[in-house]
Amino acid sequence: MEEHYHPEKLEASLQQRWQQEQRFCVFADDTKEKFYCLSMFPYPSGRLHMGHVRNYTIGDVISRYQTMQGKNVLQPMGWDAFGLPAENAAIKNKVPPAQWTYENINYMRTQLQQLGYAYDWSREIATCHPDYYRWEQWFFTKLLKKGLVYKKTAAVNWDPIDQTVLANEQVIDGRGWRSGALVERREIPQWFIKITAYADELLEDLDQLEHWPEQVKTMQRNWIGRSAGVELNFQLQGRDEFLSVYTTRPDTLLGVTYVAVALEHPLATEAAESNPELKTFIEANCNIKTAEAEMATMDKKGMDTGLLALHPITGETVPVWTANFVLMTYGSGAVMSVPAHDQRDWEFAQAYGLPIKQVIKPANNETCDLNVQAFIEKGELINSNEFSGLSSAQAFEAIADWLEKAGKGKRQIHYRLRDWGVSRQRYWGAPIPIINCDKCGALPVPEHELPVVLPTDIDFDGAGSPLKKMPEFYQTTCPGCGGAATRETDTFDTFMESSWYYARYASRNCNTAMLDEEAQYWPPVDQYVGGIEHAILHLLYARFFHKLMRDEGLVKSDEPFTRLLTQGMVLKDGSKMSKSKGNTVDPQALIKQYGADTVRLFIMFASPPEQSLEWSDAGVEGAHRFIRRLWKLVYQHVNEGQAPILDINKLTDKQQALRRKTHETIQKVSDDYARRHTFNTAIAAVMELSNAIAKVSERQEQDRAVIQEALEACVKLLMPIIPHAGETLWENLAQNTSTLSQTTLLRDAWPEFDEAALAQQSIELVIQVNGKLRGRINVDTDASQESIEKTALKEPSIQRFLEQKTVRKLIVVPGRLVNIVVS
RNA sequence: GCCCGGGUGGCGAAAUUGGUAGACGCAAGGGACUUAAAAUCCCUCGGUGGUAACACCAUGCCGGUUCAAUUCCGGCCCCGGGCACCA
Repeated sequence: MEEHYHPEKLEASLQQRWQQEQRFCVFADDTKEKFYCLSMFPYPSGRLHMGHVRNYTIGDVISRYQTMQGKNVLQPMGWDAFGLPAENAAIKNKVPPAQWTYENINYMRTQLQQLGYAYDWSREIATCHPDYYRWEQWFFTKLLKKGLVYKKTAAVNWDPIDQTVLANEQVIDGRGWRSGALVERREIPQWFIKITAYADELLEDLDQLEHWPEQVKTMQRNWIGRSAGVELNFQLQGRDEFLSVYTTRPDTLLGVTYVAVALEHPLATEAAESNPELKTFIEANCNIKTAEAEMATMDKKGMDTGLLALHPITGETVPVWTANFVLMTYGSGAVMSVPAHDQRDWEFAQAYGLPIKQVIKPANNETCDLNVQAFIEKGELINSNEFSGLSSAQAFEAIADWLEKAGKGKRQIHYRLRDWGVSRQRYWGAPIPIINCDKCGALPVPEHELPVVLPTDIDFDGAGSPLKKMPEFYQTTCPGCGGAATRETDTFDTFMESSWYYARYASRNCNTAMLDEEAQYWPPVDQYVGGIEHAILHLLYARFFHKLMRDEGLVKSDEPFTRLLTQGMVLKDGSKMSKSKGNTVDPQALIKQYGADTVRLFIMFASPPEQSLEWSDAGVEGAHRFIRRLWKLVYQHVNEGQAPILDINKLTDKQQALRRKTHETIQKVSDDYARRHTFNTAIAAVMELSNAIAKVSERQEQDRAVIQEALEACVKLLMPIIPHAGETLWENLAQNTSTLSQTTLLRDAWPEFDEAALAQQSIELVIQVNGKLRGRINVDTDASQESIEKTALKEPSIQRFLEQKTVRKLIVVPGRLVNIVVS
């Protein structure tokens, strides 16, 4: 074997060998347990960044570990290729989005290959390819026919100078990022998929995802936001019209002192016609960005419309206000306001001098001061006519019953979740397969005409979608009446593509269906790995899409991702690595300098995968140093000649101790890989073992046998993390012994620990006095509690803590410590 | 603003079920080898006091539960992720 570690030569030749052997190209095989390991595919932005390297290294380590468990492991890779950055690059560099995207893909593919990831490249997907998105278009037309798709108007950010719709990201302080123009809020017709029809199932099925992080499930539960409440009507005074509002707190109904409607509400518009001041107010305040954070943090403003509504129970009049925090697109565009028991309503009432009427008092005789803040807890009803004296819970039912009986309201389940708007007024996306006909309306493109191919030979100037200027694209005939019709020029939200790619990987190059029979073998994904930033949107849409495909008979399972690992961000100097901050580290330069294994080792060692990772150039150096040290240990050992046969009956205490360390390490590292996913502590444990090997000064026959076993463990346990160095070292070690069985020596077999090697005669216990560490004792492993107590009390080093004290209590924690409580 | 995380030495972190705080690594300091440097190897390394033995303090802050709290509970501060058109 080579004396020195030369990663550049070694990695290139191994990667070539893996490719020639097609080692990671897998097929459905019912004789083996399958394991589908997936990392979130990258957006081809140009070059890999450290976040990618971290994500894909974690996924690769898990894949290779599972392979060593004897499973049939699929690990595919592809490209989330549609999206906004390609359009921005097109404007900036005058390169068509398709060309820019495919060039990036080609470059990034070679980068991934240099990192030695065990991908089945025969399944590679680029979502911008018609072979991929045609099935998405096909599926959308299926959903349309099922009634799961509908069209309605929704707000967008409109840049009046660039004449284009802006993403939230492109609106900075209310202005277009390029033009600087004040952005307008515009309502335009868009397509929606009814995710709310699956809200309950998406909520309930979270309970079966036992291998998902609790925090992700909590976030999704809160996002779906199921609530039980009452929808009720306020009649407008002097009219046969009603304002419908939803509340989760009908117990506070008698405390309503005003109702509020959205600025765009027809009632507000109507009132503004005869009230110039109101008209000015509405115009001045309706330009709100569409982002929720914006809504929640803006100043709450409103104005009286002059209209009055009748309280459904008391019949008393309450004023109708219009307010900027009420959204026309959520619910009915109207809310009831209870300033005494809702903090936002309280602040609004304080600001505008509206009455605050207390109808709930704290149940446990506590006090509340409505001059300071609203009382939002549940409690006991007061000032509420016949409902006074009831608890909030009783009043909920009583008032709901009353309203239902009177025909003025009904109980209702409500979700915070809104239907999924999939229309984007952009060029670089999958065309929405719809044809608009003046006579027949919006019709799906017939199946035999799919795909609707996105033209890539275009002139992209950023002023709106080029598709709108291409009659050869949009002019078509109506599939209904055969007359002239117009194609939809909007494209799909890119979350559409990323919602089903995991299933498509399983249908290798299938061009006759969305999914083929192999998609019955691999999905669901056994392990999904990706950034925590996708905890809600991507993961919720993908879960939804999976259920849609299930109901279309395309997949069998209820959920797409059995286990989820959400990796933390890569930071440098405490903040996220990004081009704008100028604190990026180029993976390419590091691979060139140290090799892929070093980069992989550092990234897995620096912190556990779910935590953020602080980048350190010196730490990379340290990882490289460790591989060199391990290499040297193997080289020296191999250089001394064949390792002798291990005879466990002939071992000295020292040899036994090293052998115990080896097997303790195998046990610990196996648990770290399989259960805890704490690869940092797994690596630390192997480092400890290698330090122990290096400390062995004797080279007697059995020393060399024990060292052979220890080195084999080190190399095997690190194989998933440093596959190039690992495979090379393993080959040298395997040729260096005839001791072990063929199974142990198989390249892809994970080592097993020997229970007998773990046995110990005596163990060290810590002695505490009043919880403070005061001494240590050695006791036999099988020592009785009494004898441990006796030994502890006799221990000289703790005597002075017991003088003139009485022992009150003795606590013995087996295998750990003795705590002597004295006073 | 709302939802979800996180906060431990000079730094990244460890402590897995409430049981020895700081494993492992980085940086730093000292030493060996070398003509020299690099590389490698050895030693020291949370703070304060002490010649030392040792003692006290210490896991963002304040309080609680417990024989025992980085871990559990309550309140607060700071940092990060998400908020539906970035992906």
